Amino acid sequence: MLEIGIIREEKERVLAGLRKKNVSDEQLNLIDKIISEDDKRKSAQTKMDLLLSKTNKLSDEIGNLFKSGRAQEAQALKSEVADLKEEIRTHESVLREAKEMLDEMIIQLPNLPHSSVPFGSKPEENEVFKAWTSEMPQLGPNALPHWELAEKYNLISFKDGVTLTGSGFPVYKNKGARLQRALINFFLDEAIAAGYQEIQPPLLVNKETARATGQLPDKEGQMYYCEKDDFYLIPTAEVPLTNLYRDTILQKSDFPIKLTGYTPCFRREAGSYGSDVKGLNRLHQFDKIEIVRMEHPDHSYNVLMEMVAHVEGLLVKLELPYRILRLCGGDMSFNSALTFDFETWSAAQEKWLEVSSVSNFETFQSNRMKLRFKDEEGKTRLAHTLNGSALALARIVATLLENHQTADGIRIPKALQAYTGFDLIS
RNA sequence: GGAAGAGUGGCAGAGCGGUUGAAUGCGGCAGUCUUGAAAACUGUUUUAGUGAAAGCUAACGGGGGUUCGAAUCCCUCCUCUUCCGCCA
Repeated sequence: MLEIGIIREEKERVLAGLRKKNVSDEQLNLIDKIISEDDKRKSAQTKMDLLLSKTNKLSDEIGNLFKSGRAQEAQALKSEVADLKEEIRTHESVLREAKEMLDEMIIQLPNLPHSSVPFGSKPEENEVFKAWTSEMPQLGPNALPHWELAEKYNLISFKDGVTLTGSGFPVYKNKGARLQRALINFFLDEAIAAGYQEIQPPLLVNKETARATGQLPDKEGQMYYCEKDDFYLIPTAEVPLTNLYRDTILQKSDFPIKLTGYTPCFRREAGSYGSDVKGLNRLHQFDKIEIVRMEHPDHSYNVLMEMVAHVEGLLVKLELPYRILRLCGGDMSFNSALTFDFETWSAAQEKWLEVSSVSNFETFQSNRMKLRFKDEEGKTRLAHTLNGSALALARIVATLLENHQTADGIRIPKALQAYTGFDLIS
């Protein structure tokens, strides 16, 4: 969430940023409401502190009076304290209400976009940061979409998934399963080679964790929820990995913090039925390797580009046609200040599929999470958090199958062969 | 799931109704001494709100209560340890 200090002190910049993100007028109007609510909070706090201070002093006196045996005087003071407490209670409730209101309002505001974010409201207005300039793979006349390839080579059963669970839960089999496992290991090894620390987190998290990375309250309906235990199934490893540093104060020497983890990701995808759900395009459960960074604000944008380069390297090694987009204000996620999306070409569907999203959240998550560090002058400041998929499996599998299909079968890219143990699916 | 015990600062560990935001030790930081280092000694060392600052306020697992006053008493929830049960 946005920092209240910035909302107060740089109101115009905040408004400009929010406009770039195409927020509603209603949300823009929140800014003034927030500032006046915060004034209310401050004045209630000040008044209450003053009264508490008085009460504390009186209590000391009462103690002393009792000790010196002057019980009558003590009794008189007691009634005075009783009055004060009455007053304190009213300020207390004002304060609590103001805090709740503030929280509720601030949480509705998305992050401010970085200055390099293009204006725009639709996906078409995203900037092609790096286009694919090489040849597109030329598929033969009998080229198939990945769901047919999956069936033809007995790699994935969508039907069995429906039997076991429902749509969007595919069952991987044989070389399909082996390919999944190979990709997971490949991506993890690449991340480790790049200096990331491997983490195996829980797949279920509590409310507090889901809130800290911003999944709650705004994405509540997108997560699977275990009511009996009040746990959420993670929609991405970002949630547990980032939360590892919730409520901590880092030393400057702790940077850089580089985490990676493989997890299945669970998404209800409520409201997205109908389009783009064929095959592996959109699933309720898919595998993903995530990279997460906690960084000094001075370096976070360099780190973002470093992460972009890492993800790009993976796609190159998988020999897949890809492009990189810089998302426009309206297409960016709620939390992000700058996002690069990676898309690979689905040769048979003839469209680009998003396989990675790499973002800098600046202090948006760390503010909610209270992730701070001690700067050069010993001052406590919020750290920057970043994350990216490196990489999301299902769509990678889809484009891998489609792009590398030949008359003889599906060719496995060289970099992956050591992991699969075979070089052709036939 | 049942029983008992425990949760205090970076760590260890006192305090169990009043000047204790918290003894003491370790660690960290700064300094004295030293050619340098170690040792020793001195000082310093939580976070948050508010304020220009001094200061004031809050926090001893979370929440609530008793009291003029709570780290200390009561209730409740959570977590950990040990024992029992169940189980990959």
